[in-house]
Amino acid sequence: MARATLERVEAAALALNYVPNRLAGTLAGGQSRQVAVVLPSLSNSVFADVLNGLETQLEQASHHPILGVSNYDPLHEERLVADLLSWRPAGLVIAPASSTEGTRRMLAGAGVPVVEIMDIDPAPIDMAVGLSQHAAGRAMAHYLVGRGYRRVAYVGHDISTDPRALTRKQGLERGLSEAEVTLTATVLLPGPSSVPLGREAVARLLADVPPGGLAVCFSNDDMAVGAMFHAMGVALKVPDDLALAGFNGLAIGQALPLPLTSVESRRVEIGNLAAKALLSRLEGETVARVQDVGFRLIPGATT
Amino acid sequence: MARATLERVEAAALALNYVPNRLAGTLAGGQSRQVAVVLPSLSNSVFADVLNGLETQLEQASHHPILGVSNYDPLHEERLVADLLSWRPAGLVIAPASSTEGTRRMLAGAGVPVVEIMDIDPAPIDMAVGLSQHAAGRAMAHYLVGRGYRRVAYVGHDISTDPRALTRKQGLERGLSEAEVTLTATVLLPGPSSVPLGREAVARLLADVPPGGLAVCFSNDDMAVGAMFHAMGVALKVPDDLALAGFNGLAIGQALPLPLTSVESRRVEIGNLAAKALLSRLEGETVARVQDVGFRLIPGATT
DNA sequence: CTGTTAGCGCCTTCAT
DNA sequence: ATGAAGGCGCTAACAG
Repeated sequence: MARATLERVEAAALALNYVPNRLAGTLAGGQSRQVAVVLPSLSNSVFADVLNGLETQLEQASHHPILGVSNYDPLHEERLVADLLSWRPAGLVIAPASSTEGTRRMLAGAGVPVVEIMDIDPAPIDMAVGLSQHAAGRAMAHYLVGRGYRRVAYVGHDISTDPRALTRKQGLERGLSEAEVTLTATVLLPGPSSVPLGREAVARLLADVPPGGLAVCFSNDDMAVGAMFHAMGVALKVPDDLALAGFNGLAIGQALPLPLTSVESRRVEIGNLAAKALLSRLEGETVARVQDVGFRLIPGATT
Repeated sequence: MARATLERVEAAALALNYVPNRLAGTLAGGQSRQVAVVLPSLSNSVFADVLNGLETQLEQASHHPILGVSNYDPLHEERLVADLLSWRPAGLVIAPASSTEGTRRMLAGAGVPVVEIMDIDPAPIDMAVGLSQHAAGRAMAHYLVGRGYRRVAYVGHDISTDPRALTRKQGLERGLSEAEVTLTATVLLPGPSSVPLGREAVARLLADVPPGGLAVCFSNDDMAVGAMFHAMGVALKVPDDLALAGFNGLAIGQALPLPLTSVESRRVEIGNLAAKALLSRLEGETVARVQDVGFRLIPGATT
């Protein structure tokens, strides 16, 4: 085509708001440029951060996430995976919610790169990006024991559905047992992790268990912040009467007058790396099956 | 087809993990079942909530969001809209970031339902779901004036890029001016709204402006929470020395020992309604051009 | 009601 | 280089 003609076509395209049809393009054999993303929740800011990281990297390569939220329901998750796969995405990123056998089969047979995120303890179907939740829990135990705590309680949101929170708790118990300490008490409340839930849960805990040298580990920082507010309300001294430790290293915990002891989990980085792993793989490059972003214990002023 | 054959086909489909190809289906004339979603940010929990509401409703109708995050950059937003539209979604939901003329043209000419969310003050291109940000700001002014405050300062994140925060501030000033009060001071810090940013911003404010009967309005609750932590740190009494008011009615603000004065913004509901409006429209029903979810002033203990 | 056929808009291959 | 043709996997509109 002549140069002038080309320009006229482009001008016309602009004027008519022409956008190429990627459905057709992809169907005809092109790369999809859509990436399925399955998350267990969006009410926990943890996954909003991960999604943020994912989206940022994907977009750099003109890819876009198609989103599904499973609500920690395995059957829901299975339906989602099937639904999203029907769009023939270039790849799939999933933070699994105790997946069914069917889900695993679909992922294994999807014929596109699959990245499991958040936990690297289980063997990955294809690739995994995250941290060892078990090691993180264990590290917290060692830290608390090292600080001299012998009475440790656990407070969490509904753990039966959140495999990673469960793994962390197991890591914690494992680490404690290595110092011959067992959990003094466990309080689990249904519903997603949140500030008000933590506040309520710690109130219940203290109804049964006296403070005084007690350290409480929470499933998430927002829960621990709720506990901190409760302590302020009833004039309990933190950490002398009651020590508090969270998980995830959220900004809110670190902004407290007493910075919260926690474990930094690098969520945006997980999103970034997961997207990069996927994109590299699409470029034909070889990518490590497991990428450990690590974690860092944040020794705060609450323990 | 015979019943038995049908069953054999279905069994085979299951065994082979067959998933129909929706690209082909849509290209051949079916409804797309993908909805483009353009948000300005994911680091603010406000949009995570909206997305949560959207996803929930869309999924009920087997629709899925394709996500784009503009980072409050109008040109970025324009590219995103073009990109997402190239997937021929069934509709588009956008929380605009001071959109360009080009963006508006594409939206107007997209040929699919478009829902603008969060603010209902500007005239909608197609449909709008949200609240009057101006009225919300004004209501806060009236409330503060009614409580006897005559010295009011404003502290926000970078407002030049966030049209809704700007509109709220204008509403606030308007409301104050109706009582012949003008803003004592304004502190704007770059970067997304966050707890640490609020903490820093209020510290700067107090370097210039003496507390003592001063009320500070924040662009978002997380900023106000940061200010609260600062006040605790320097032993300033809230609300006597320093009164604080946020915006959005986030859980964190309400869980403080002193519940934060704020304006509830019903973000999940906005997501829900936006999705429903879009889906109804796709069903051929008539939908109100503008849906006001309203807001509610939360009189807390910090003012 | 079942079975066939013509595209949807693009990419890829092959011929010119 | 440029152009024509085939087909991606479906849906819809038709014919039987």
